[in-house]
Amino acid sequence: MATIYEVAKLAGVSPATVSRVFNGLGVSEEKTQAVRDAARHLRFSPNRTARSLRRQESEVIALVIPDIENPYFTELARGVEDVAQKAGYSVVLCNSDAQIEKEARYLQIAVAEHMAGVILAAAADHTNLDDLIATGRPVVAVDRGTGYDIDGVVMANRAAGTAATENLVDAGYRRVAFIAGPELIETAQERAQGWRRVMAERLPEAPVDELLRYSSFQVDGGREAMEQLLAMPEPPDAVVAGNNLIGVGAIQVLTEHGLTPPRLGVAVIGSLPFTTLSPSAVTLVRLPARHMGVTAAKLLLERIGGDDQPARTVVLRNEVQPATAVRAV
Amino acid sequence: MATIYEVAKLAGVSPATVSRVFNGLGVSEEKTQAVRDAARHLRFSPNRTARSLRRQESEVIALVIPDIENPYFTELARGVEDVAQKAGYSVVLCNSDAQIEKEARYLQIAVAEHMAGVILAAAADHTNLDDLIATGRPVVAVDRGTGYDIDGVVMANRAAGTAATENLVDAGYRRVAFIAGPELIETAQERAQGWRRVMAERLPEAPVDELLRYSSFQVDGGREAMEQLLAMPEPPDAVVAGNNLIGVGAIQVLTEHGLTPPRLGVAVIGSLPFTTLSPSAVTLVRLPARHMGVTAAKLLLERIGGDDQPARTVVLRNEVQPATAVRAV
DNA sequence: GTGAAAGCGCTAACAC
DNA sequence: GTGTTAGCGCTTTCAC
Repeated sequence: MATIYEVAKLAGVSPATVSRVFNGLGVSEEKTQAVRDAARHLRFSPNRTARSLRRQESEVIALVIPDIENPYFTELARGVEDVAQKAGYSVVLCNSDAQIEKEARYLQIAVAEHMAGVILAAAADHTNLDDLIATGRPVVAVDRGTGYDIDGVVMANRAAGTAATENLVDAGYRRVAFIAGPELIETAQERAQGWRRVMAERLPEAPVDELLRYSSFQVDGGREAMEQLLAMPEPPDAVVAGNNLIGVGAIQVLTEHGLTPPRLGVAVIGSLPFTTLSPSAVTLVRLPARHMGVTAAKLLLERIGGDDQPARTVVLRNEVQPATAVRAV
Repeated sequence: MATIYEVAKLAGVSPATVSRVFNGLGVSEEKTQAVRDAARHLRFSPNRTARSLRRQESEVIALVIPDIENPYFTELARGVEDVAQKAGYSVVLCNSDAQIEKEARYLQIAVAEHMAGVILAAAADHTNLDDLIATGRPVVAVDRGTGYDIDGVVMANRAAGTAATENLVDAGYRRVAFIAGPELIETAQERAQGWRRVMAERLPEAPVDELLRYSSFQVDGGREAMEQLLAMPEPPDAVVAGNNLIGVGAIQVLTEHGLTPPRLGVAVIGSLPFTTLSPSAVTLVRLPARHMGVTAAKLLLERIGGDDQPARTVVLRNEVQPATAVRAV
């Protein structure tokens, strides 16, 4: 690969001038042209590694997510990528697999590679960001908080839990269970709180402690919890799934038991992009994952650009898509 | 961040020795210990940018895929990441969105960042890899060929098309349609060829030209093609979906028309990880996407390690999971 | 507006 | 086994 020196020589200017041309700084018309011609001739493109070393910052953003196979996070990634790309940044997608050790490794790499910033969907409750923040690298939290005073974009989780539950209660269901996700994860807790509030208000006689189940945020977690719920002496007549994959698992089990929604009412917090279900059978509380990515990327780019205002948290509204089918009574 | 010089000073050795310790080269026991202690003290971690500049190679692999939201590709990514991570490499996931321009940009970045190698699921028929290959960077093609003489990992696409179709014919279906995907994409063509062969042998009277539809490799593509097929004067009694998303779209439309499989037979080339369908209703020709990623990453690491043998192409076998439910006659 | 030159942090010759 | 040193390709003062 050609270097700036070769381009300079061919164009009859100094290396500094070549650099200026490629960074849009003040260079005379004619020299600019000469440099561009020479560069094209030599198929020169600036060595980003050298640039990063010198500038102490690379044009790369790290996006750390706990599950690359969950469409929710790939949709988020999609949003981040779209914005980042337009601003000239590339995105390194780091899959922490919900393990804090893997996450820590990636965060360390982000520092060691002088990445411009990090968008983090934390693997667990308390991720240690001391090192990262100490370097001054901007970090934006998405989906989940971090306990640090940094920018964040989150869903209206409590409202989502409330909306999902209310929808089922309005439809006439009386024993509404909730499969929450991991007990230690903030989003799961908050969504469960929304459910709990509606239950307390509208169905005070229901045994909430039995109707609340924790699980993983995976299809299998949803399956297991749903099986347990169906095995209860008095099973629920409806269920709220705490995220998309739990929803998939729960619906799978219901289908296997011949209880396809809306025979048993189902509301899912999240979207089911690849489901083959009739869209009217299930209530969806859609979470704008792509928008979350877009917003987070914008916040991060502002910080990278030197924005210095106090930390902001953006809460994204969700959109309820009610099931229109009613159960046969 | 501390540098190698500060560590050297604190440990009472030269910078070169510090470097050697961190690269596992021959250093005496005691100095090694001194360096490690000093490094820990200063929370030193080597600056990867500087290392990359000096070595002319970074510990980053680019994975370029056409659709980050397709579970097939995230599963592939998962496989790549698992292998890469263990070998100390990070993976930059680049979403080309099936656009050759975006793809070209990412490939250029891969060069400019001195990435160690590229795993490419080509966006379209003929991607230009001249520059990339000229730099000597190893490239492994996945899922689709590139027209270059490089390592590759592909699915047994023709066999997948054959298996899917035979399964439906064996089940008694007589008008088996095929929704192929984009006409210009190799995998779509090959799978269609498999279908065509079975049709010619087993159902020679069927109007194959009407029963073959091209579409995008997206849910919407599957939907549109399925609608068209159902609108035919003599609609098919079964359909093979050329990839997972087409399958989702087709099944959605069928469900909406009250033709849930197996009333109309469905075979999908690919897996449906997030579907809520009963597993017995649809024949799946599973494509080992994760395994493809693992294999590609291993091949790439071998090349990065200096392996110089002629280009290899690995063809991955698929696994048929037949529908067990039969249609009511 | 332009050039000369230092230096980002590391590695790899080379000398001892 | 270990230290000295040059240099990877770029950006950025500092002069002019």
